[in-house]
Amino acid sequence: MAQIAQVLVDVPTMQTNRPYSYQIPTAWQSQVQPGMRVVVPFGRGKRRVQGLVLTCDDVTTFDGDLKAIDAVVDLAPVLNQEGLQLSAWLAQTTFAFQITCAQTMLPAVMRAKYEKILRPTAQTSTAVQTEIFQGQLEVNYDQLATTPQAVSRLLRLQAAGEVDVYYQVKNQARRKTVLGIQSTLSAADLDTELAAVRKGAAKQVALLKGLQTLNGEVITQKDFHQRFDVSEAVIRTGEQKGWLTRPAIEVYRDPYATADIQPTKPLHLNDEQQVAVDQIVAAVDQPATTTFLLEGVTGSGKTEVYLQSIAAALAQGKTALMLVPEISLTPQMVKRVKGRFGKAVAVLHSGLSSGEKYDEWRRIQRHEAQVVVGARSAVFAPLENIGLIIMDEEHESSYKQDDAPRYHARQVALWRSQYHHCPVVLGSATPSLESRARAEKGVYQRLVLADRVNQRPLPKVSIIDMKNELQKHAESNFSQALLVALQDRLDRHEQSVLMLNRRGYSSFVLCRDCGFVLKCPNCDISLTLHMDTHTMKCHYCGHEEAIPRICPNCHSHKIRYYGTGTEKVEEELRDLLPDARIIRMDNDTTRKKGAHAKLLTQFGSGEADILIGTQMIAKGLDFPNVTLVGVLNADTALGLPDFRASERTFQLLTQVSGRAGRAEKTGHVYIQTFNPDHYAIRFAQHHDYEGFFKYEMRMRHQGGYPPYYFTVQITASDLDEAIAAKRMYQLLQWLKPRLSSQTVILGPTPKPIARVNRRYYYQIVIKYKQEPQLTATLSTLLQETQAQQRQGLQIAIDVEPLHFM
DNA sequence: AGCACGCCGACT
DNA sequence: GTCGGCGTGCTC
Repeated sequence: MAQIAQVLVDVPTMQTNRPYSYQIPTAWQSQVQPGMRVVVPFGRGKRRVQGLVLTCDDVTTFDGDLKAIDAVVDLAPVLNQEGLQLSAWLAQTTFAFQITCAQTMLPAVMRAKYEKILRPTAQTSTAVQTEIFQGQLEVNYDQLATTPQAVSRLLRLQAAGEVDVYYQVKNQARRKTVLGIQSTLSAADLDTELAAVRKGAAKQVALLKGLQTLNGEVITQKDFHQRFDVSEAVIRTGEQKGWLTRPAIEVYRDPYATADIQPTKPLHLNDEQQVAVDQIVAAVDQPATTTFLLEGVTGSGKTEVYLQSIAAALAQGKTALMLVPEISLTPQMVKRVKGRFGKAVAVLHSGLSSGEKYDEWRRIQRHEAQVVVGARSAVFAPLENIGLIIMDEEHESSYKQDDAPRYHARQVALWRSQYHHCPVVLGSATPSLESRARAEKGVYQRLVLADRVNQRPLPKVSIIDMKNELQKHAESNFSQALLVALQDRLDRHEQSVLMLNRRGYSSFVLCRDCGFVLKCPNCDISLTLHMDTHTMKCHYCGHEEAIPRICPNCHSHKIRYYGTGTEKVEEELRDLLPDARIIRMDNDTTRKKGAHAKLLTQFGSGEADILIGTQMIAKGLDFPNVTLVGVLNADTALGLPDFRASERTFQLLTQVSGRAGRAEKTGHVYIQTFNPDHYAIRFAQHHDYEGFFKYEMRMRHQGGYPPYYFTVQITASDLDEAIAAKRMYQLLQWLKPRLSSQTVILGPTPKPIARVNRRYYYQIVIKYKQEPQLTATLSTLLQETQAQQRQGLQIAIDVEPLHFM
């Protein structure tokens, strides 16, 4: 019987990033298991924290008095062996604390909430009773300790034994229950009672007959009411008579309970799709793990390949995981999967409430769901016996998490596929260079869907040189050609989609007299004008202030709004095409929950002629009546100091082009740009992924960038710019002798946006091909910069960062 | 993180 | 003399 547990405590710091040994109280020795959450005392005071049991055994290397586990939170482990191993691997590869990794893998409600509470003791004087407790049995510490004086007073009272501190560790996870109905009568008793009921008591008869029908089964009161038409009052009478009990029945919060989901049948596959499905399915029960790269243009039927492969995995008694970018996890998408697999599907995405996420998670853990569809973090879904992992739109940068643990869902998917010996399918119309290059080398197996399912030609793409436009016409967001095309669609009652590349293209205010630009007081960037709230906002720290009427610098009245946000584009378009009905979709109009879906439904049902939006409209939407797609500014991303700028531009343009003409009508795409000859734009015009891949690989080779090199980014930030810079140079000196001579170190450089939230950022990028000691070196680095973290210097390591600014 | 311990300056 | 300021080290 295990007496000692190795516990990971919920204290995310470098020093506590290791297991601590705790005594398991005798009464719980058969109960406590690895993967369960516990409450343990930690530290010299009375602090109590949540912990995660890693192992249970009889020995410890710690030679001191062990403390005992205070409480066991779970009845069953929340992480199984796979989960525990995965959290350890994740911590190691992303340089994050293991407890942080474990928390990331679990539903947010499982994170403990802490409360510090004061209670009176036997020695508490009446003065303190009235002053502090005011008749209460306990009071919240934080509510009293608002000033330094109050804190020291409480500290003294505690030392004098007048008050007792107590740490409450709260589990936020709540199950939802409803009242149920359970008969307490045997079949014979029921007959007796039925015979005894007074004549004319029709409802009581109905109740008893209902209980008879149940035959001992428990159902919810609501269902009972619906099936037997017996009101709650009658049921309560029955309860008083001792005929039944009303136990609390656990129910799942189902986000799609009210959705109208029609069953869908597998579609007929074309030859290419059939080949893909056959290859994937053949790999499901192979002991070796195969990673497929499924390349298919928009409309080539990738989703059907996924669904039929999943069906085959389920038929073998296995489970399946399907990852989708957050933005394409639309209700239509969910309906399609649920329509095929029904109740076996669990959905996980950020739009769910924390309770809904918790319930979906438990359905998966209890093997009630065998198919999981979800965004990035769904890659941690507690599925067992996985037969297939699918990652759609594998090039999407939203698969990488921006803060700790900085993991890429693709890496996690590959790790889990090794664990389960199952295949992974990476699907995309425009695979990331990394994945496509691996397919080239034979690491991944390439599957290609070159034909569109209905043999429809890809849309014609026209490139409009905005340099010429500017010379011919006054400054406008719309070229003549695009306007003519828009008017033409209006006349034909067809719809258009206009995309504005948002990055670096928002409205700001500028003084025409002195050139002053209103900037954020905390960050290094100009404030953005928001007409909806009539304020200036900082997109990085959330700072907000009033729109200036006069220039704060020279007091001139000639302060004007510049730049082009979606709002301004909409305004201009309303001027140019007054008859057009326009829907705008951007961060402002979609902030409210469900607003995104609502706007899309409106557009889909023909309530508008033109949809204007940012990148978010490029993905996943499929409206048959859209025959025109316009990209207003194709090249704003191209100017960014990031080697992936071309790749992103190409992917975005290809993706948005796919929105045109998906049904009976062929589409036309207009791309407005100041760089009409840029290769990313030219290859996108001809829908030529292969051409782009080859060209871009040459560029990456010349520049020494991924996939030819691996990269690691180290960022340091401090409130004091000089300290951040100085530490970075010290770090560089420390690092240099520890890396091989082929490895390139870029920087330190201030980040392009050097100051965010009053902190100054500096970065180093390491580019390497072979560096076996790198992980160990970086771990040491983190360990050694510990003391400085205390002084306010923050150091972050990002392995294979997606953004270099 | 959060707490105790310890070492210094300005007060009842 | 002591209260309380913060720097330092530790948490099974």
